[in-house]
Formats: sequence, C-alpha cells, structure tokens
Amino acid sequence: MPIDTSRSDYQRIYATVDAIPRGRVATYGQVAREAGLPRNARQVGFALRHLPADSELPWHRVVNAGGEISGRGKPDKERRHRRLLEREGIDFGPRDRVDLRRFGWRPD
DNA sequence: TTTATGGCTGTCA
DNA sequence: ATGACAGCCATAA
Repeated sequence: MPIDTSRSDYQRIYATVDAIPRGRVATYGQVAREAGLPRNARQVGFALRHLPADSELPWHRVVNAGGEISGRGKPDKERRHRRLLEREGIDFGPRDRVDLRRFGWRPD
C-alpha cells in the first residue's frame, strides 16, 4: 500500500473535503488550513489524487487558488471534474475559472 | 539517507 | 494579464 490513508492527517483532510457544501468549492490551501495542516496544500492534492475511484468524497469541489481545475496534464479528467461542478450549478466563467467570490466555500 | 516530485501558493517582474 | 521562481512538505525512489 503506497500510503496509509487511515493516518489522522488524511482523515482530517478527507473530513474537511467532505464538509464542503454542494454548489461550493474550496481551494487546496483552504482545505489544508481547515484540516489543521496550513502548509500542506500539495498533500491535499496528493490525498485526493490517491482517492479510490468509488469514493463518495466530493473531491471535485476542490480547485486551486485561482479557481481553476488542476488536472495536471489530464484533459479528460479536467473535463469530468468541470462537468461534476457544473452539474451542481457552479458556473465556469469565460476563462474556465470559478468565481471564488461567489462559489467559494466560507465555513462559519 | 538523499533526491526528486507533485491535482499548491504567494510574490514580483 | 502572464510567466518565472522560490518556499512548502509528505511521499516515492
């Protein structure tokens, strides 16, 4: 097994992602901070990348700081990612970006 | 142990 | 606006 997803760090990351409400998006850095791992934006991406395909986690609600999808060289995956968000009513602007001011998740 | 790699980010030219 | 760059830090090799 490559990584141990039962570690508390991952549990918190997953729990935070799971808390993102429908129709909202959060950035990797934001999820990291919410999970109590302030400098671990990349680990959030790493954790999501290794999610099982059948996971219930709303990983698609996590985008980069610019409101863009971080497909990292996977156009097909990006398209899927985008569609999942649009299905929730999230609008990608003319430049394939989400307006974080409108759709950004602001926990209370 | 040491180096390389990332679904990142903030800063600055 | 865009692109380069340096921090960042857990994993992988």
